[in-house]
Amino acid sequence: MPVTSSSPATAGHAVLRAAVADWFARAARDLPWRASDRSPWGVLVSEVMLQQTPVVRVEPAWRSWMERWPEPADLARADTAEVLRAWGRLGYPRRALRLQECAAVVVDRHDGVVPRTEDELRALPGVGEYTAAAVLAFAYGRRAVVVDTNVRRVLARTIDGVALPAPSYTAAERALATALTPADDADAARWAAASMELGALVCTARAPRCDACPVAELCAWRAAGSPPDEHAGRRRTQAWHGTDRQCRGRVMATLREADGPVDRSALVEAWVPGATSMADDGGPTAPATLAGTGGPATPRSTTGAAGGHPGTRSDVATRLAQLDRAIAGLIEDGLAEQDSAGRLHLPS
DNA sequence: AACACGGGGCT
DNA sequence: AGCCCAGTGTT
Repeated sequence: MPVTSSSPATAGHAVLRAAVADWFARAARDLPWRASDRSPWGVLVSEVMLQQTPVVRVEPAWRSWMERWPEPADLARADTAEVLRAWGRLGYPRRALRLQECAAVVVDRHDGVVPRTEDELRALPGVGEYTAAAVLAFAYGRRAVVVDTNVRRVLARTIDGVALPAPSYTAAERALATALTPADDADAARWAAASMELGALVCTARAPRCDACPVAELCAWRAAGSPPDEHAGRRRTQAWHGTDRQCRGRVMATLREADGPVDRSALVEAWVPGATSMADDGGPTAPATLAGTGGPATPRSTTGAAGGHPGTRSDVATRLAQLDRAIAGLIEDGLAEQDSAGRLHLPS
């Protein structure tokens, strides 16, 4: 049956939920934010860290983070530079900034207690539709429609019969997930964890383990002969090497590793190795922009890979322009600050 | 609806 | 070299 509305759950849906729940009771991973001694704040921290970062990389970071800052008040009063250093290479460092802001809001407006309503959760920095639902379900055991990339894939396959969901989350998917969510609080919370876990461990994107799947017999995608992804050509793979994003990450890494403010020359060396010596040579390869600290004249772009030929003036100039965009962007985002001498440092 | 946003590991 | 990951905020 196609998914076009918020149709009520069918008997097939009940069988699906029961089979997945039974599988989850045996196969669930023993993750620290699922332990009986977890706190609602610990759950919130885990969910923010897990936004686009895999479990295996989050787990050690979460453990040390929670040991260092166990309560919202601890994180709220921490030095932001130390927060960003502790975030390390989890990626998307703006999440670390928002998490600290979130801690401050929880302290100031909720007496240090993670709120229990969707509206209050959604009002917290860095908490969107998914994270609010996940905290309600996993921290408070309440009914919530928890839909992450794993759940989207599980529903796309088992019910819609397609290899992968559309590139962006649709209203039809939300309606289906809502119809599928059990009415009871505890059942709904269990279904949320179980459906996510199935997508993470069995119904994986690349090489699904259908032979180990508890719902293989009722999977619409399998029944249809496991057809290929219909959106295959539409998906964009984002470039990384030589992009503005890589440059931004490199600058952040340099700032994290430094004890204090960093000279522009150190950032240039980190992004354009050898450019400093080229400038010292005073030769024709020395770009005039090397000493510039002005803001970018061009919009920030993720697709602007460095062009030109290796070692040419245009290649160096391109990368120096990228560096300027990265620095300006980091300052704008509050991830870096400039001192009176123009040196860059993490915010305090 | 479409972008911008990190980084690592696996195929 | 491509693909994927417990998404959010902005335009």
